[in-house]
Amino acid sequence: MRPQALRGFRDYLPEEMLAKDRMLDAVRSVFESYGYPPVATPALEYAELLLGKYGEEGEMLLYRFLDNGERDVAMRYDLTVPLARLIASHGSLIMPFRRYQIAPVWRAEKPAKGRFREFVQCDVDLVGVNDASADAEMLLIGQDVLRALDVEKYRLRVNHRGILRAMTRILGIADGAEEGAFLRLLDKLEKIGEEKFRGALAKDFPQIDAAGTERLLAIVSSGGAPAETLASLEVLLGSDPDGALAIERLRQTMERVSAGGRLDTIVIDPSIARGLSYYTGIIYETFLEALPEYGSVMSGGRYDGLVGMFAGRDLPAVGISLGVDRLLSALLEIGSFESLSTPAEVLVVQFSEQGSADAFRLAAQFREAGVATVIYPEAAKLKKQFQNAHNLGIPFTAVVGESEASRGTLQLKHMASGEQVEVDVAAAVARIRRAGRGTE
RNA sequence: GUGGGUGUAGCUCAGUUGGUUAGAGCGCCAGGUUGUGGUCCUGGAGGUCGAGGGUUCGAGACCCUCCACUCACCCCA
Repeated sequence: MRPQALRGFRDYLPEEMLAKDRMLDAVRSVFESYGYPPVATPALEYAELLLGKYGEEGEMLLYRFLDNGERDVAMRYDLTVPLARLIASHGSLIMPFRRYQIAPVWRAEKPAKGRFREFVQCDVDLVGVNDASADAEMLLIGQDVLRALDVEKYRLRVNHRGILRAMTRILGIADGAEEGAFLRLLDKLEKIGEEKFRGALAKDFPQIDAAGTERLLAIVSSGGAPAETLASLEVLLGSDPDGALAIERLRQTMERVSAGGRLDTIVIDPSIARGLSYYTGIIYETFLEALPEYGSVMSGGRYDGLVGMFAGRDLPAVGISLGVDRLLSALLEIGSFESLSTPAEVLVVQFSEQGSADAFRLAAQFREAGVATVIYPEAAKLKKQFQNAHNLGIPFTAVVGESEASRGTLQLKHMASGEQVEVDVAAAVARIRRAGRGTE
């Protein structure tokens, strides 16, 4: 058999993994800056626990099998349902409960660009409060995460299930399958354009008359600054009680986002629907301006009913989830990510067999000073050792030859400039420190 | 999951109507240069032509099946 990774699964080589880890470090520190602690849950859950949470489509994508004890198990499909289970399993959690979780999830989808069968999600969730402040916190965290990752050009599209409910009610669309079909069509509006949308609408939803169609298009194209969009939605949907509540909630949310962050990346977009069936309130997704075809890189919403399905008491909750693997592959495609193939800052050359003790002593001193150091693993030709530093992109090389050893110094070479100086260890560390890795 | 496209060296790709020993550029390794990488010169290694089967005197090329990648649909992080 040829050695080959499973379809939709992938290896990460050093360059990509260093980049991914740097992203994850940044994400973690933003999450913790909001006071969220980490948790972990198992990769496998009882299948029954995950069934019925993701809609029919999602359910087919579960990796599900019998374990060696004949238990019906499934690999987690997201981190939200396991969170709901965790809350139900542990009674003593302090509410409001905050947590973040960064972990892989598995979906048996057909792989495509930016779409994998195994990918890491970074979830933050706030459980126990149903308030615009909690909703706003998710958007603020999302904005801060993207800023920490130097992602500037993106659009955070925000909607509310209440707006969708008001819309379908006003248009006379029945709950259930018909509503689902309508929301799917609506979600495609931007992609297929208004003309095709009108055609599909007339074909699949004959009960919507001409006036209704115009009204619908007015609703979904009321885009602009959030405050303006909400004002026009008020006119169009305010007569519906769910619509009015949703609009007021989004208004409060936007006030808080405006105060704590920025509104210019946010668009109120009544056409986004979100597939996962557990959402009940605000929903959002994030598109990169340069690569919208990658789909959403960060999404989530409010799911007030999900935790209650396990906990026996209703616990409102809201969360947001970043897909690092998708974001990383998009950023790599844009080329906005400088990649390294080593964490090393300096390569210590082994000058000779006899001098290897000097090299090991120097490497230990560098590491003691906090400098990431590789030592060339044999006393090969100097040319080869310098070449290796060059190929790996290690910024400095250090050599202790016989004459340097006798003087207690070393030759420190800055590879990019070719500049080489004879200095002691402390001065070498200072120079390396000053140069930095250049990518932080 | 459905439909289309593409699979030739580590990478990007040539390879004529089926015809001898499958090529290039880049990269890699070695030497030119026994205390120093990047430029230059010389040499070298590296291919079950995605896999299996079929047609043929002869297949990288044609046919079938499978696998992978990719685009669209679908869905989503």
